[in-house]
Amino acid sequence: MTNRLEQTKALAGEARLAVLTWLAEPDRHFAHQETGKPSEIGVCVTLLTEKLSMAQPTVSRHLELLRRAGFVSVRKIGRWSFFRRNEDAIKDY
Amino acid sequence: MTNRLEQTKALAGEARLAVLTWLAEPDRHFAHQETGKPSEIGVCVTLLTEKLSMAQPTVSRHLELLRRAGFVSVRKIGRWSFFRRNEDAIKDY
DNA sequence: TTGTCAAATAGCTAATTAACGATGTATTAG
DNA sequence: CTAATACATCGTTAATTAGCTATTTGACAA
Repeated sequence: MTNRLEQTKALAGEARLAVLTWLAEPDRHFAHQETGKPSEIGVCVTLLTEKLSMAQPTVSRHLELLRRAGFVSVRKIGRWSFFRRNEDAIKDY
Repeated sequence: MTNRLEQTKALAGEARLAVLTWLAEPDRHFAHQETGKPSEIGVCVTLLTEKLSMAQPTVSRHLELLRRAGFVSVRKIGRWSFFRRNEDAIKDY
């Protein structure tokens, strides 16, 4: 599968689209993150799971697809994984 | 389903992507159409079916998805249906 | 009318994708 | 060391999508 097609498929889902939308204004949507400011370190999986009202493994899978498509990147701090948009990849797409 | 999501899903398939790509240069890819010049009247389902190497109903279904997404338009002449890109919708997307 | 061709629709099966719960791994807290 | 937390992976099931054949519809042509 071509990379562009993989990216398009990643965008062809309501949940993943919502995640990307929320991550565009992370402080607005995840103001209550305790470990750090969302716009600085990203948003952890637990908060995304709550907001999506889905099981945690399901969310983890969606995030993996977005990551493989290049639209988000992960930074691991301690036991948390913080996700943020990769603006370059999104813009390029 | 939001319209943007429907459009994205329409683009998330190899066959439909190929159709849109071919229809960007219809004369180049369908030079042998007898009824009329592809760039002027569009490309008929039969030629798209051949090029995709798929069954005709399958192609018809793909074209319907592209049409519902707004990416192509149809003009019916006699018993033929000629498909062409809707550049406005594609550009807007 | 009858036949034929182009395309669309219907109905079915196979493949892909999305969801879940259970479990595994790594890290921190006590 | 043990327990708890955060997340990922695995295995299964449900839902969606993609493909096919058979059939129907619509438009000419004889």
